Amino acid sequence: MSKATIKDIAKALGYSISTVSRALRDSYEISEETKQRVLAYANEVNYKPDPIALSLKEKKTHSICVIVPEIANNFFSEVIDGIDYAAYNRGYSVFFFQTHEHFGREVSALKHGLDRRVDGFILSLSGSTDHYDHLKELKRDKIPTVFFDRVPPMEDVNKVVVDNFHGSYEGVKSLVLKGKKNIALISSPLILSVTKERVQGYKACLKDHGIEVDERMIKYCGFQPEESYQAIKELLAYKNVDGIFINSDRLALNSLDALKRQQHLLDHIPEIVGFSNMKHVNLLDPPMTSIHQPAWEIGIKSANLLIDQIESKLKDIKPSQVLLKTSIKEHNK
Amino acid sequence: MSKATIKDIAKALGYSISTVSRALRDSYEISEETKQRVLAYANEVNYKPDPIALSLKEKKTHSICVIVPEIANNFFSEVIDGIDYAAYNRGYSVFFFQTHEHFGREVSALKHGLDRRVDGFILSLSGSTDHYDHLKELKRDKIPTVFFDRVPPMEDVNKVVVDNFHGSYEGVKSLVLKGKKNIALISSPLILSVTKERVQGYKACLKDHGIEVDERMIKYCGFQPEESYQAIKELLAYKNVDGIFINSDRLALNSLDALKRQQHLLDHIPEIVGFSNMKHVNLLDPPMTSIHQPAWEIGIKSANLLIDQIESKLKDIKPSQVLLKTSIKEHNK
DNA sequence: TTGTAGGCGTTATCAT
DNA sequence: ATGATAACGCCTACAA
Repeated sequence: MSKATIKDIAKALGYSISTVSRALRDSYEISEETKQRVLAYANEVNYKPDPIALSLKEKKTHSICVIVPEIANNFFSEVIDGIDYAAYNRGYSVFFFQTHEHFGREVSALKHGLDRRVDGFILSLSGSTDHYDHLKELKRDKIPTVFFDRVPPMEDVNKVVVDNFHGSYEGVKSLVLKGKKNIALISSPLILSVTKERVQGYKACLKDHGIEVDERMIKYCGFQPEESYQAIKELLAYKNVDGIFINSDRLALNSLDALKRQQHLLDHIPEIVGFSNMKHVNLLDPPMTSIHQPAWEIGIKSANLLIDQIESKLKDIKPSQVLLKTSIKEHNK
Repeated sequence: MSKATIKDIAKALGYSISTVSRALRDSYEISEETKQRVLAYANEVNYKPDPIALSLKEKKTHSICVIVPEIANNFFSEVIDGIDYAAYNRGYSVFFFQTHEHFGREVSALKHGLDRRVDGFILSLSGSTDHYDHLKELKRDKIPTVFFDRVPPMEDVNKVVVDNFHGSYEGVKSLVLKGKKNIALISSPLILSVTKERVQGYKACLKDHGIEVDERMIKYCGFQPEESYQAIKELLAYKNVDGIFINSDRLALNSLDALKRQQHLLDHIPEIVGFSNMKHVNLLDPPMTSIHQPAWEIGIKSANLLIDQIESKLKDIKPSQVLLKTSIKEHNK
């Protein structure tokens, strides 16, 4: 299966290696007859150029490397689905690595990709990435890279993100419009790029609607379930919370779960809005209105942007910033 | 960054290429002193052997190819997480492809992997794979392969699966023990290997508890949401269903959703048990007891099994069948 | 102990 | 129109 080489064909047909190579690439210097014979035979033995040999020569592997915090997550797996789709269509294969939110793994994933000589990277930063030397190196060495979702605070890099401010604003607004006054925020750690914008969206919306921002109603927490539990606990003890906004996909179900485990303490459950890319949010109890991100499109855009860069002759094509919109899905209870 | 070659080192140090190569591999023929110098310098310029060049020589790419129906799915993404973990630990990178349940894409993914010269495959069959010539070719050509979950009806191939019969049996049993008499089954298509065993588990459990199996209470349906809707609709029209067993991860939420949309027709909602790898099943409404598969372990086992094969000198190591257990998680409502 | 040369599969340059 | 050869980066007989 697909083991024939140019040399084999040459020998079988009595041509030289170079003639066969040229015939295969449909070179103008080769006679029609020869081309026919070579092509026919190549087809017969199911010849496929060896990508390894090609890579060695061209210094291109036609593969890209995707680095994400976690693959077992609706948002990221949908993004990867999109990347896969676009990359496949353009003849690229995709390697991927997970950081599991560890900075160290992010660096080593990058190293691995580099060692593998991938043509470029698509990445979303880990939850513990607080300095960016490794990324600056990428930039310095002009290695095509696209960031999505959690992007670094760097200028002149390719980014594909959603309008986090607006998404949060809309989410909080839906709570306000339902008459909620004591709206808490469960937030992802401030270290993530998306966090700041989302927190601002929350604050701006409250202010615009004449509700004072109370910093004690804002809980930053990590992705361990206990952290959400603790945050909810503190909130409930602090005030008569009637609305909760959860600004992270990774935190939504954890928080919902935490709330459910403590709901016996409450006379009524607060209204909840959260970022989520779960397919069937409507099946949740307590019910949650969701802010949905166009994950698949993010993947598509990222991959296309990256491959454009890779294939661009101009070495210094200027970086693009792509901004997509979130959408809101009200629960129907 | 990692661009130095052996040749560069040789030139810089005034050695020949082969001396450097040997020094790097710590060959016994090289003097300590030379080794030191070479190693030190290699380190300094951050030398890394080019995997492409290595591959060309060794005919090994140290990469494996994972082919799954869908990545944006809890079960599969968890499996991939496991594969990634194990592969990474053993120095392999992983490519992956999705079939989206299309036979054609399965074949082309395989071709792509082969073209890429991956060292082996891990795959779970698409929902439309009904003949196996492409897999037999793999076997004939002795290309290391491990199947998981949806495996082909072939002897002497590596498989990693769960005890589907037992999982179903336990699931149905939990319904029976709750006093349910009219227990329907929403099943994945019969074409999948897992389906038969799971249907048998359902039937066996009913029989063992003196409940007659009614074929009209069994609905086979595909993964489009409408199909679940239709199935539920027919079931409700047919009989006073008081229990539903859903034998597929991919069908569980769809069916739950379908039920929810039709529950206004019912005086009480049937008790539900379903295969699911969702992290927070307890948040679902209607509530669902879940049969959980050890997805991460499946990934780990599959990857290790595959890499064992790849690295085995014996060309004809005999295939293994790994059987893992499911677990049941009762909802607490 | 170190160097030379050939080969892995391909393309490209330079003959013929 | 076709062939011989070098080169990509590495390893490894075989020489020295």
